[in-house]
Amino acid sequence: MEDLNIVVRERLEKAAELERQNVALYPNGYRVPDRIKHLLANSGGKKAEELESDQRTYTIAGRVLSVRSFGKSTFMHICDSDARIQVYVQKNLVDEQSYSLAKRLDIGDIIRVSGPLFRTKTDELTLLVKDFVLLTKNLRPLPEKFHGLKDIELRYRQRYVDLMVNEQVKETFRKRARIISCLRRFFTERDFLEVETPMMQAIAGGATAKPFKTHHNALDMELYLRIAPELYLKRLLVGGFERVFELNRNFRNEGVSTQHNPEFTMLEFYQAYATYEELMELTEELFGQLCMEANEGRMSLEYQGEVIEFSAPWARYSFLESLSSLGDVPQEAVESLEGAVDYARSLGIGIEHFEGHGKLLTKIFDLVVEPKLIQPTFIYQYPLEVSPLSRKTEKAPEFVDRFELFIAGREMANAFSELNDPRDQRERFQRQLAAFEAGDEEAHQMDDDYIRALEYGMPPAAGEGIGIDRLVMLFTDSPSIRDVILFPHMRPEKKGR
RNA sequence: GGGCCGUUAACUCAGGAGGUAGAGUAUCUGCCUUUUAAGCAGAGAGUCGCCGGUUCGAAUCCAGCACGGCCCA
Repeated sequence: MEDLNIVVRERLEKAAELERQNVALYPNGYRVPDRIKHLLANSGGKKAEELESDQRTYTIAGRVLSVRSFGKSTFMHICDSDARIQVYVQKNLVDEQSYSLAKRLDIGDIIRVSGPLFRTKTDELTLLVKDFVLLTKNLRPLPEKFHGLKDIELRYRQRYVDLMVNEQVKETFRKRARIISCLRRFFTERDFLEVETPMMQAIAGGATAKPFKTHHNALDMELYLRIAPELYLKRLLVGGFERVFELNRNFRNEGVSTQHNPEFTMLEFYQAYATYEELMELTEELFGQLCMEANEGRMSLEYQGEVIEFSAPWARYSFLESLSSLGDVPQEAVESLEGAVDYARSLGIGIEHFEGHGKLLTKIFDLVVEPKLIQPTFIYQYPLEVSPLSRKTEKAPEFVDRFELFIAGREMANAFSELNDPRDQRERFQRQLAAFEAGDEEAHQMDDDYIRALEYGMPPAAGEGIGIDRLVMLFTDSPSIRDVILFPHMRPEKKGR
């Protein structure tokens, strides 16, 4: 790739010059026994005199982030995986060649340094360099030291640079890792088995969404990237695993926004002999633990200026109740299709001819109720029409035993008692098929093997899905989903920078 | 998909009554042995996103396009 940037050209020339002087630019095999965070933890509290009497030599490596160079001495900050420390090179303490190399180091180089610790005049813990090696030569200038890398497009496209210079970014992704291991621990402790089911599926089922299509050459067949693992996880319940979970990527062929990335991470778990009511309690417990994990043991957090309280029990409203009492939706809209059509129109909601009363009510809900659900709130008993895989409510068969959890005005979880009557399931698929034929591209496809599995008998069970990216946004106070995905989807760049 | 906004040096940003572009950081040169946004002196660095139009003249005005951001659907 051609790059006429003057700094890059100068760096290349400098690199060639160093090589002529037999300085290896990318050497390998140097051991690095110490980590900066351990130095800070063990010696961060020690006074100057204590450090002076302990002349132990430490060896660390990291990227040079800043340089303050004088005629015969140089201060640098270097940064490894988790921390930064100042190092000090003085001309009369290293050999001639090393000092001249030190003077020519660039911000962005990766070096290894060895020596004892001391405190400077300003009392900063500093490594006094007795020996150093250039490990990796940098050829591109790092962003400005004071403002860092601000350009959002560049931050996402060149996340490696973002990670180098914006400390907060590393912290967000460390927190993401902690949240995910907390999830694994939570379910593993409760005897759930972690499994992996197909990401490429001949029938993209388990949710209503448009899938990505791909092609298997050898088998010459169309495949879809999965939109949900649900139907495979329930096949495992049939097979006899009574508690399973999967933590992995789903793919939905939709627009991108601050809330949507085409590939996103989802947790789904299924528990035999449980009901959706039990999962509400489990969910309260889970989010409480996650909040404490992410927020130093506290049960509340601030998200974009709103304080959110996770102590149980959380508010619960039935779906219809929430429309009237939280959304002020008129009674005739709640009770009749005609009323719903009129009301939806008055809100400016687009209506498709294949959409029934239940579907319209969920569209109204999304507009008038969802944004108001700031504190954790369960909404339960959803319309049958929008829930082709959930168990019917026994006393109200137009509804299903399902809940969704909302926090900060967003859907965070979706759960239901599972439909395990294969006859009912076949009928539901057939209704979806009719909707598809009427033009609903997101309608669920028929899955004959799944019906066959149910015919063998799936134990009564409840299952739940939690969108992990949104969860991490919440716990890291991130306004955009792209802040919690290392490499969010972007259109291709025109030309290299 | 619609509306609004942005795109100027490697980075962060000024500028804009239309008259060939500025700062700080970074880079290069010199001085400097406890600095930390080190300092001082000097230098280099830009098809002002792309493509058209208006004009004697466009980074600036107008149209289109690309990429990005925010809001809406």
